[in-house]
Amino acid sequence: MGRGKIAIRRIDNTTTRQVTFSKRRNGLLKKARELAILCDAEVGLIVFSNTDRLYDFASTSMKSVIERYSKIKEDRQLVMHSNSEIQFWQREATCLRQQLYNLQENYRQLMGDVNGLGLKDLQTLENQLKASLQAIHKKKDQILIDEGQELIQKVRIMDREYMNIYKKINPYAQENMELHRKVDASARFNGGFTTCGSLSPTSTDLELSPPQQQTSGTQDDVLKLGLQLL
Amino acid sequence: MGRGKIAIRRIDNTTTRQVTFSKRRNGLLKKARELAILCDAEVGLIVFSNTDRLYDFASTSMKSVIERYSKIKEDRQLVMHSNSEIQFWQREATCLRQQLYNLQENYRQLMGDVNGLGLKDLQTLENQLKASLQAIHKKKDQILIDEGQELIQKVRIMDREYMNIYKKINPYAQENMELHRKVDASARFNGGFTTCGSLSPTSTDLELSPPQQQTSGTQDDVLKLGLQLL
DNA sequence: AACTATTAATAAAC
DNA sequence: TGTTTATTAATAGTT
Repeated sequence: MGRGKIAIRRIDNTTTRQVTFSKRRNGLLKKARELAILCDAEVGLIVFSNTDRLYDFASTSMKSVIERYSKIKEDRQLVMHSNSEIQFWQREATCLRQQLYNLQENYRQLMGDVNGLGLKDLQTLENQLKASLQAIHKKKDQILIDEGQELIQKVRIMDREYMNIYKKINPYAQENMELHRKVDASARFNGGFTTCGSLSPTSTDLELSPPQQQTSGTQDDVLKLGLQLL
Repeated sequence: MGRGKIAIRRIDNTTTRQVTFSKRRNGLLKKARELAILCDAEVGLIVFSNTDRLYDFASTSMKSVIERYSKIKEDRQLVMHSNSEIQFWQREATCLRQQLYNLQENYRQLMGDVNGLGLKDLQTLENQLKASLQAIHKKKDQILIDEGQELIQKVRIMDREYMNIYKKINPYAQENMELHRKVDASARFNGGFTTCGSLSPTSTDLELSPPQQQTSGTQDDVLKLGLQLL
């Protein structure tokens, strides 16, 4: 479409090339616009000249076109994000960094780095630390008490088992007890001169000493036990 | 360029519009390619049809075209960022959030929230807190000592000023001293029976008592002073 | 999708 | 760059 046909290859003559660029560029932009209007299409056209100059057309907005394009291509390679999105993350990072810094400041003070603090701050800090120590002591006591209670439970269970074993391997003890009871009953029937406790089986006539009923200890005892475990 | 001229406005007939879209779209893509080749230009063309179908052409790569475009436009409004860039910031935020969480955990423990801690952890924490308290006490003492020293300095300065004032408003004291010296000298010359200290001016004959040389107090005194100031 | 009359684009020259 | 003009290319409407 000109005075002569030209081959589609790079035009060597610089002037000719620039003239052609100018003409065809305008034609391309015009046709892009026409296509968008005639056919209700979204069109984006970007052209960089030889000399780095930018010419562009977008039927809606280039941002919109590029984002729509990116969305379709995102599964592959090119994902573009808007300015606002990256700004959001940058702000998020800055905010977090600030929080971290502030917390580190307080943390260092609690860890004993008290440089630059005045008397009032030191006093506040001291009160806080003392309160924390109290909380720790309370918690420690609680743990020791709980552990003690658990131990007591275990001892009770073992005690019961011990009693069972004792009964199984010491039928004589049972018999002994029965006999004692009978003797006691007849004695009471015949006059009843006995002393309290004399009828219970003693450990002297048994290989296994009979288990004694365990009672829960005081908290002090439990604490002593726990501290030994520590 | 057809059997008749058409106005550049949306084509109402759907079929006609789609046919025209197909023809003109091909023409546009062809012309975009030709421009890129003939004039050595970087061209990117994106077209979305009415029916959301994508057609595109890029002389180099669409990524390259868009990035070049974004770079030029970044001072204005549209800045596009690559996937990797936003990922970097997201990772940064995640990392900071994690650090913050960990620090908060430790911080809460130092502040006395000891739930879920075992005896060993509690003991470690207690030792730490005690160390911090020691650091606080040391720092407090240091501040009080420093403040005390400063006070002593001030007192010394005031003392000197006081002495100056004393000298100015009590020329009699000077004269008195001179006279005493002369008397002393003649007495010594005449036999020399004097007692030490009897020649110094006494406060009884002066409205202002003569200032005494201040000496720095002990640290205990300083501490007491500081504690009162607290 | 192919045809073709017609318009539009543009190469070369100014 | 802008105009002009001869010529080619694109395409609207038709088949």
